[in-house]
Amino acid sequence: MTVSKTAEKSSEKSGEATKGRKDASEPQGPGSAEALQLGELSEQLGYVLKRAQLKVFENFLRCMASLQLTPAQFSVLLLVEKNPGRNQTEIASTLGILRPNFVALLDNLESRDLCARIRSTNDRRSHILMLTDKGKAVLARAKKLVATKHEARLNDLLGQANREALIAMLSKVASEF
Amino acid sequence: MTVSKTAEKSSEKSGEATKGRKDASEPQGPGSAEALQLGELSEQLGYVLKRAQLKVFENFLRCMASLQLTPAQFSVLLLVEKNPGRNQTEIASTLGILRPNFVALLDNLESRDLCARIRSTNDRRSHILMLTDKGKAVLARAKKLVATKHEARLNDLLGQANREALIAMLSKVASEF
DNA sequence: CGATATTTGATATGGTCCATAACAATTATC
DNA sequence: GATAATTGTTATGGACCATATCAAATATCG
Repeated sequence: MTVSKTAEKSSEKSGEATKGRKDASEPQGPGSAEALQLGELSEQLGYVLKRAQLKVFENFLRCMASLQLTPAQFSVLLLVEKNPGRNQTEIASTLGILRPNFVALLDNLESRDLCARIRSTNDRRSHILMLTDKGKAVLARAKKLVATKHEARLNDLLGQANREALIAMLSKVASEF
Repeated sequence: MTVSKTAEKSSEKSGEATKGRKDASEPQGPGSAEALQLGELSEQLGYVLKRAQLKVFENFLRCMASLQLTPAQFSVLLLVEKNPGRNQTEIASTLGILRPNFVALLDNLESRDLCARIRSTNDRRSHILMLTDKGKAVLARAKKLVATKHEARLNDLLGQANREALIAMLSKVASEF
């Protein structure tokens, strides 16, 4: 039984019916707002990808509310920790962030004393990036929060094996699509 | 965040060494300006989700270049075709689009004669949405392009079974995460 | 009935993210 | 040493998202 695929083409305007008729021949929910049919949409890769991404980011922000870290900020801290001594261009481009847009992001992290810009002695044009002690501490706490409150949720939802399979497939899509 | 589609420029920086890097042992690409270590980033759900989504959207736009349809526009056409006679609020909210932002989107589709707003006789506040003949034709061509040039690419990359598993997991994440 | 509240489409507006151009300082190249 | 390229930065515009607000139409309720 397909919910309410009533109207075909011009089902609405033909009748002279003034009003008052609402075609009540469907098992409806409570308020009866008649849910729409998603149809092929629910099979569209881009559609489901985008919605999943929004949900995940939303959850990430909630998990990190106490640390006030966005996904982008978290990724910068992770990358700088793993690659200390790199300059802004290197970190930004690895994350797919354009250099101009990376400035404000770094300004934020630096103003919170999580990350430091250090003039390179080799090339005085560039700024070497490093985590401050506070930055390292915050990142450690962030990792713990992400692992226990965020990524763990995926296990609860999909199971360990499926979680890994999902990440692997997404990585493949991200790099080879 | 993180991620944009700008290609890496891989500034040739022929190794030499202004300073000792501890790059341990990683298979590097050719030019290799010392690729950074992604580390835990490549395991982060949000990170890989976002990158995959950008790649997929980018590919979608390329596939639809001849029809000039964005993912959002395509989803509107699909939903209106499947649910003719619904009003703007119903279509927009189903897609997670806020009513104010839906107006310009519809203005565009209507100006291209793909979709029509029709004043409802039952409720003269609302606009009933329907596809025009041209809209139906364009959508049919769009579906074909998406199937052959876009979704098919997933099969080539993951295989039929994995493709379906990926979509299913993403749907689950989108609705239950 | 009529006063009030609600809904619908629309406008205006602000925020965030993304992309390009341009600039000063520094370095590389020839 | 003149010119080109790179680095961080600013300025700016576009796309997308969110809120407040409005007029018209409808619903609700005394």
